[in-house]
Amino acid sequence: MKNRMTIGRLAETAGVGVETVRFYQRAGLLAEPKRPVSGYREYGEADTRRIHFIKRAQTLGFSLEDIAGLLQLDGPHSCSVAHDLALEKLHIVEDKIRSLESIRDALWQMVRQCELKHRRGTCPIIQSLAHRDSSVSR
Amino acid sequence: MKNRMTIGRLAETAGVGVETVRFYQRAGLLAEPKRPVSGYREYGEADTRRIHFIKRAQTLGFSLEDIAGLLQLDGPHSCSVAHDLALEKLHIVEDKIRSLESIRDALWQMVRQCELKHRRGTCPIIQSLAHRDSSVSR
DNA sequence: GTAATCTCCGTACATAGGTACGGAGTCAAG
DNA sequence: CTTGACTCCGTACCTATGTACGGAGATTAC
Repeated sequence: MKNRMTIGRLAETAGVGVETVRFYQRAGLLAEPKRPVSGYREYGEADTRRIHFIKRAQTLGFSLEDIAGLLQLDGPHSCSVAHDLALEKLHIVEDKIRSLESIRDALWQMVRQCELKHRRGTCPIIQSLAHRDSSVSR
Repeated sequence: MKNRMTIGRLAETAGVGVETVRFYQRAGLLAEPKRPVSGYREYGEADTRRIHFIKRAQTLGFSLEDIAGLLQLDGPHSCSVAHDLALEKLHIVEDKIRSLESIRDALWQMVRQCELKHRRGTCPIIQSLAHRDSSVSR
């Protein structure tokens, strides 16, 4: 039993769209599959697993380009390359968290000021965005 | 002395590109300016200030659409509208921080495992991405 | 007057990751 | 055989926020 699938079955099994499968092939993430006389692509379980790999890596913030690199790793230096990439992503994520925390703090201060002062007829949020030397600046 | 500026001077003063100014006008964020016989747009200091408002709001995560709404606020209900929008952005940012923290944790665990185990010839990062029931799953 | 720079406008392009479409061919079930 | 579903492929489209281009007109400085 060969378990060969056409593209629709693969897409359904892997939880993506047909167009996504074609897109991944064009992008080099999936190999050009074997094709019978019909011209229909023929996939196996390894392709399902490969798409799952892609999707898992995406949830961790790896771009498709990153993922293409990870998928190519196979050799004695694989782990150090993957390690370095993951470390780089880790730093990017940490930077992004810090940036968002700064934004969160500024927004929080704006919201609080609005709640304290909104009786005065001037909006502290609009004021702080309108002027450079606002009390919100840190 | 009128202090009128053509588009290049406005762009330079406001710290954006000429194309950006034209884009903001098309997007409705800047008003159609007065034009002499030359057909050249004529700007004043208020336009500089308006662009600064836009840029400040952008750094806080407001989209151009959000900002267009903020720029229109002028009236007794302005502050509550701005407050609600800022509160909404605050929640979005907090959600995003939590999501990134989860990603950070997963990446950190991967990196650590790689550093502990990379002598064995199999890469824990690749392994964890390749299989559903990995030790990295939380 | 000349040359360089600026401006205009409509259109196209970039990014990353998809998604949709239309015409034609293939497959499977009744 | 017919019909409906699936597939193919090349092209176009979406999102949000810009950026670039090319031909033509206007301005500025020497």
